[in-house]
Amino acid sequence: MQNYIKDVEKTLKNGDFKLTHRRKAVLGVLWDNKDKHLSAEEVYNLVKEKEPDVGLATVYRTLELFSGFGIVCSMDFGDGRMRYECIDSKNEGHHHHHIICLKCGKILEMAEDLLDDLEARVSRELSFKVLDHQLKIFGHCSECK
Amino acid sequence: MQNYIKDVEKTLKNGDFKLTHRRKAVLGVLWDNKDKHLSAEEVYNLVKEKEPDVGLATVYRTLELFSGFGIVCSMDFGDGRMRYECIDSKNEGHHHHHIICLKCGKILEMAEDLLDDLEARVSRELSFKVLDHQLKIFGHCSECK
DNA sequence: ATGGTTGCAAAAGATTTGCACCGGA
DNA sequence: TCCGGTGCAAATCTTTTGCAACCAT
Repeated sequence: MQNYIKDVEKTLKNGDFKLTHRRKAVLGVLWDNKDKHLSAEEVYNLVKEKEPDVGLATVYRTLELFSGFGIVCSMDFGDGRMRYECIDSKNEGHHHHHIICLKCGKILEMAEDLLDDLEARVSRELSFKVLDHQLKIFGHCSECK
Repeated sequence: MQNYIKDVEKTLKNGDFKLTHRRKAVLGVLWDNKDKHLSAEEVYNLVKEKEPDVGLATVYRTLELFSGFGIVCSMDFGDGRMRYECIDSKNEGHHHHHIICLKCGKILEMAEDLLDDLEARVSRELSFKVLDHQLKIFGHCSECK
């Protein structure tokens, strides 16, 4: 965690941005909830526990800033709000395959990268430079089906 | 096209809904733009060319109605608005794999279903009932890279 | 006349922006 | 002092909803 913060600080400094208290608080919340997929408002509420007078706009601006530096990634599960998760060295570059239960809304993950063949085909046949991908699988989880 | 309209009419009638002029106009626009991925507002503007006094709310309500009956499918490319495409017998049940150029916004399609193995694994290992999936591949197209 | 359908306007909800103020180098 | 960072409120943008009018059966 401490090293991670240092890394983020360095990354931001390269772009002439600072890791302020507010931003550090946002980062801390994301770090503590790496396994979740927090919405901006959820991040906001958690940050407010430590910094009661933070503004929602700051959270949005911070998330956008972090996004631009690849510190967090944002994802969309189709429920009308974005979700955010921080990226550390362990999951960097990994694509998440989200498995979404349509009944209870639970989200499972399959982090393995099984789409290499498909990506290779797209590259080759369409001469398309693949940068990223997202896979979502919808259905009913073991408890709901 | 005529047969298609009849089919849709029948489908709706089963649910005690009518295929009104307005709804037929929406369907016509979607049919004429099967290859595109129109947003609600784009559909609205196209419908207005034929039916100038249609309301945007009607377009939304129609798209939602059609969605519920599997007449259209909606998709989200992460640009803050939904896209709609009608489903006919030719592409019914097929999952679209969208390949999105991050520079020019062009959207290519790969309709083949290459994720069966992956779905089977999800089913087996997580005992998850797979109903649908979405795959999006981001990158740069042949013209932009 | 009955009940689904519609247009309009207002509401809702997530996110962004304008702006004045603040606070650390 | 200076300039990025911040909170607040207002604006934005897509989508939804309330409601009275409408239209076909």
